[in-house]
Amino acid sequence: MTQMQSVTYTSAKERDVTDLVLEDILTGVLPAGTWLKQIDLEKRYDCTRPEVRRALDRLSQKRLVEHVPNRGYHVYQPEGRRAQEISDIRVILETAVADLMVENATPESIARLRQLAQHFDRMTMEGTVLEHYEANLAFHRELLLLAGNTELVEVVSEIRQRTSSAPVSQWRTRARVERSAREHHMMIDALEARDVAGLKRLIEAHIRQTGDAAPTESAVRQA
Amino acid sequence: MTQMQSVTYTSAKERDVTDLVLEDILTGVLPAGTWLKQIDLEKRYDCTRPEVRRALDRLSQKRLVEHVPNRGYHVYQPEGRRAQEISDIRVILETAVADLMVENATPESIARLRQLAQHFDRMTMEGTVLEHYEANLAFHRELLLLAGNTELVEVVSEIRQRTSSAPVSQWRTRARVERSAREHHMMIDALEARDVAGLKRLIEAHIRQTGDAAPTESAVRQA
DNA sequence: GTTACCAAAATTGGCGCCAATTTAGGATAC
DNA sequence: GTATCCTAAATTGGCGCCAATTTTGGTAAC
Repeated sequence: MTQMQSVTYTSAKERDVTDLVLEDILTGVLPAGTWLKQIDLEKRYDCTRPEVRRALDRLSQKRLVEHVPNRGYHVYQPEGRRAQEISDIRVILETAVADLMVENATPESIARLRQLAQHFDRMTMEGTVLEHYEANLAFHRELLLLAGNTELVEVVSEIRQRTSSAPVSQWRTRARVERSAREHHMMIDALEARDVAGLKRLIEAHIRQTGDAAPTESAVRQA
Repeated sequence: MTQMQSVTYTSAKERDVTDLVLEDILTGVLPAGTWLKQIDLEKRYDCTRPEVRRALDRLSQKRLVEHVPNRGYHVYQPEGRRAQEISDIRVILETAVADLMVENATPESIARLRQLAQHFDRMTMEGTVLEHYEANLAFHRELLLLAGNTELVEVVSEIRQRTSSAPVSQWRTRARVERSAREHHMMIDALEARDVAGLKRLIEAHIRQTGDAAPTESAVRQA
């Protein structure tokens, strides 16, 4: 039982086509509205027709692309209303467990979060769009994981993907990205200070991307 | 608005195989742990191999069945921990919008809810397991819809399915079903009385299936 | 010049076959 | 009598072909 077979990525292909397409949608390589022709994808990702169709079917189940019978699949255009509703759901879920996150936070987990926040900062400059996006995901996953509900982490990850092209369009300005980075550190500060109310406010402002994340006293004390 | 066109099932086949399998899992025809052999499903639902495989792939994406490479698919066994976590998420989401539901409730929507609650009561006696299950779903959909967030309705529907075999096992006793029915009416009462706190308590007790749904004064007043 | 119709090219989508892997049963050796 | 190995049956899963539908471009008629 040498246990070596699970991580033998041949060269680059190994990964599922679904993830490849998903990444290209999330990073904006395939913008909203694009028609995803099966032949093009076949050549682009060097895979077979059934693989392409499985990927498209999965993505349409996730509501990332829309399927029009006998016409094909195109990248979903998230309208304003739906995006708003998804934000509302995220705010409800992530603020609801703020007290649990504070409760379960340990010095080790806080250190891990600081590391992830710093990794996000680094990727702002040095990383690709995808690496940056994934660094953000990793931070929020770790933060949510503190609530102790692994299923919740999955649900939030799923609904977060539904805003799809949002990351690219929302992060186009450097100012916006830098504020996101600062907010990450402020959230950790609030967590360390056990300031539940402040943490909730920060999470809501971070998701809504509104500026009014007035830091509480305890959060300021940390800085 | 004759509203008749949506129910034109040609004979029985018309609908997607995925839904057929889903129903059989939810109603307990295919119990947790069952291995879903492709040939069997092919014959059972009178469809082709690719259709079966697409259905199985979709259901495994929804985490209703588990896929073991080169072994096949089997109905997922929802362990206690996961079921608990899913309940927690539902409680968070559905109680969080209780105030919105009260705010948006109109005499018409309340009347519609009463009708759906009564339909559930009727299906307890006269309906099949599936009809009963769907009557429950319809009631909760209509109730959640009051919050004005259609995306939320979808998300809750999705995560509700993840408890899969739960409906059958939880509703095996008549006492349990009857209490569910009563709780439906109590929720409408609380809604009509604009008793947000009472509604939240009822929703939580209903989801958790705990007995302590002590009715508030305003809810009692209605009865 | 514009519109309508027809035909050809392209694209989607259904279906079945065959290779690879696994499982079960039987036979043989200990 | 039991355990192990080998063979055969069954099941999964990858792949390609062909029919059905749509789109586009051209032509002809008004």
